[in-house]
Amino acid sequence: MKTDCKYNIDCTHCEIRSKLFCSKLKEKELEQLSKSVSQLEYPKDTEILSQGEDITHIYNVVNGMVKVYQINAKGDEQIIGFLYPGDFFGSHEGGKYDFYTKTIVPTRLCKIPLIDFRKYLNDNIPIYEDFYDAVVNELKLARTQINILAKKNADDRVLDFFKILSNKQISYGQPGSPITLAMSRSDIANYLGLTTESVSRSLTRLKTNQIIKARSTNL
Amino acid sequence: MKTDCKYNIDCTHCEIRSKLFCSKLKEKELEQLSKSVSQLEYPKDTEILSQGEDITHIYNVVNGMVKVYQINAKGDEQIIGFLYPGDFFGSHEGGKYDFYTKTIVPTRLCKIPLIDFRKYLNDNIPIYEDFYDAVVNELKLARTQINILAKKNADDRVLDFFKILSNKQISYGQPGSPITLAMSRSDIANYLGLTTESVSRSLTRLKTNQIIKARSTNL
DNA sequence: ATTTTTAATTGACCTAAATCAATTTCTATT
DNA sequence: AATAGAAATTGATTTAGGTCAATTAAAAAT
Repeated sequence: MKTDCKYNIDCTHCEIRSKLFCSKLKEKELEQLSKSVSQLEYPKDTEILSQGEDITHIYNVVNGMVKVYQINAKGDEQIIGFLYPGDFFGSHEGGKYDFYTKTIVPTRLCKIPLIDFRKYLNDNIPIYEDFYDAVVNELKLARTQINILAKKNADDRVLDFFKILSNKQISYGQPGSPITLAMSRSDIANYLGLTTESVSRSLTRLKTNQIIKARSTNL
Repeated sequence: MKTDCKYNIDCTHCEIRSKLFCSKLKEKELEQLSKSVSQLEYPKDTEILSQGEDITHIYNVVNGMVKVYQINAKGDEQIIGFLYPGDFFGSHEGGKYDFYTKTIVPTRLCKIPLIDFRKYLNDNIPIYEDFYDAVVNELKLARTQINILAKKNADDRVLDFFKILSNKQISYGQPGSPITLAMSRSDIANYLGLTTESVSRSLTRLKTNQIIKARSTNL
């Protein structure tokens, strides 16, 4: 397995800058930020941070994909979201992270020390509002998942999940279809409160009923 | 059905002041706030606000209970929370409410016009942070519900729900047990992604297995 | 207090998803 | 390219929860 690669990055040339709070910074601030920011290349299945750890960094997804999950009382993983390029994580939980994050494909992350980050937060109301909006957005996503999980039908859950992914792709500037399923069947199943087998059966059902169409072999 | 009763209230004597953001205000500000605030007594099953409406007021639950729900694409109600005294609702969704709220028992609410409220928000960082924390807390509750809904066992869902209610009671300054189930079986079922029948069966199962004990006839 | 209405429970049955097991397909590694 | 390992699909069976119907209990209303 390939080891992590660290890059020192000039934020002014960042490929996802427009999607991030960094876009709210002035040119000078951005240059300043560049000094404390590093970009890292993580292989698939790398745990980035753990629930209960002290918050030390804010992370931006530059490319790839990250899953966010919690471990419930029974010790089982519960996925609460998938992060796309332009999404960030690590903020807003007073002192400690309250979830785990893990890459599900090779992923490049931009890593900002919290201490440096706070400087921009304090004297920059628009950024503060950005983060506030981000939490509100997370709340909306969580409630979307609640609406999905409360459904009693597997096919409905899968279709709703596809709608989410489609919207995510659009907000990342990609076409809404076809959907790329970067995550494994078991991650999908976990997110939807189903088993892998049920997801698999649902997919074949949806395909044979012409409700969805598979581009490649893997959907 | 009894009509709404409006009261003009002196905030300085509010029974739940200590649980609310109002506690962050100075005595003078509180007196000022009193002028724009009104408390209203709502009968059971009164819709307080609707998804999509312009945000005009912030509401605090003084006593009673309120359910928060959304209507999904299929037109079905999905409950996403129950509000206890000291909880508030109406903030943080840029311009429009994105859920419905309805009283489930006779409920007294404190109603603050958004326009007056904003005054205190702007020059009062601690209150701003209070609201930020409130959203983060809502997010945590939403994720708790996700963890519950992803469970495949009805009894586990019901027990987890009781734990939430127990904690809510504690944070309201009441004992964690016994739990008062103010909401109907169908509201519980909806919140847990089950049918009323399943909730009912789960309750009798938990009772006969001595896992829970019913105080009154209605748990 | 009595009746009417509504909510909750219980019963019988069915169905969709879970479980367990066997293939098949895909991916990684040599 | 061939092989080993992992992931996904399919099959057979079980089961928990849904559905529909009946009963009982609890609130409202008269």
